[in-house]
Amino acid sequence: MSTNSRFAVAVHVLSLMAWSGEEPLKSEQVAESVNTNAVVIRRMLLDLAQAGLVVSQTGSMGGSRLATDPAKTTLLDVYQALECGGVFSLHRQPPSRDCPVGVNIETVLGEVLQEVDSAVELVLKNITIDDVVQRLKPCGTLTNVKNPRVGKTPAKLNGRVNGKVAKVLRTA
Amino acid sequence: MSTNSRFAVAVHVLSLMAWSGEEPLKSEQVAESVNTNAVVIRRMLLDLAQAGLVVSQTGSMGGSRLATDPAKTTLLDVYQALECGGVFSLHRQPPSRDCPVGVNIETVLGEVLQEVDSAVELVLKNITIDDVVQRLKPCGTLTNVKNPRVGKTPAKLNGRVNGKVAKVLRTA
DNA sequence: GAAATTGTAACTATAATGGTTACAAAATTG
DNA sequence: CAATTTTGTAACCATTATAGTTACAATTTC
Repeated sequence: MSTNSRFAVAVHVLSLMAWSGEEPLKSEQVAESVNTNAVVIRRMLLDLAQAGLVVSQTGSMGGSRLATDPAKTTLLDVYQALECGGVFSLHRQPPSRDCPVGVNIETVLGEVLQEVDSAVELVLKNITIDDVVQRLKPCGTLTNVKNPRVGKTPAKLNGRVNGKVAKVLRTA
Repeated sequence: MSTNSRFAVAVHVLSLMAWSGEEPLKSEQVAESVNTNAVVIRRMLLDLAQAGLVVSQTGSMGGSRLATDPAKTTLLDVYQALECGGVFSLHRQPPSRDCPVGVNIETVLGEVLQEVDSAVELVLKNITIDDVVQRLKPCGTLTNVKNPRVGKTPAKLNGRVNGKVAKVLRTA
């Protein structure tokens, strides 16, 4: 259906961060794993930060890491962070009001689409980022592979990150 | 999420035909109810015809009507006729194989997306076109409204339509 | 102050869908 | 058979969402 790989990329990004734990990842490193441009990653991180799922820090030795426990962060949280607004859409242009079908089809379809969305959300609600990471490990040559970071080892975030929650979390 | 109103339009079209019963509707009439161009409708009717949901007939007095019992045609049939290929997509470009997350994320995500798709299909499977039409009727000023057709009364299909199933159904 | 990194704007590229015009093929009508 | 109507279909442009790219100011570390 959709060209939409945003959900897949978001889960990928959060899985990377769950994997690397407290160590912040640079957008460039993440982009390399996802195989895209760093700005695309940063844009997505803004959505995830706005939803309170990640925290970022500017400056050298900066980067982003999870803001929540990956075992308590569900794929529904991720889905909602992206504000996709539902699986299907209604008509672009409103149907004819001179037709008994056209005048009411949007109401009925709205109810159906709501049912579909609820079903999707129920599935996503029961899968956590940690589940994804766990399911990642048994696949292939993974048990004896080193840390996923591509470049050098970044320093740990200093205490100020947590001290500046209002600024860094951009929870607005 | 998607700009995709194709599903909504397809349900609309089939509901119109269920409403008008055996009488074939012209693409122009349908387009007027949906508030779009007749060619858009014809393109969609090709998909629906290919899935065996409608039959069409060229020529003056031609048009399209349902090929199946609306009480046995589910929204899953409609969804599958459109070949949307799933609610979400995986990555456009394959992720890095040098990263332990990247190398396996598509496998795990594929399983998740399959779960989501199954949930969507389960919902759609339990709603028929006839259900939609029934839920249409109690809405607003509908009980005392005439036939939804916009133009003049078309003649009934003659026997040849059913006789030429192979040609008209385009079941290829 | 120099270097690194995010945040962000501005632009182009890609892909799915929708809209429009045009016309050949098929069916009906007289 | 000839005129008319309607579908089937191609060709093209428009619209929208997303992805990709370049550039640079603001922030942070050293």
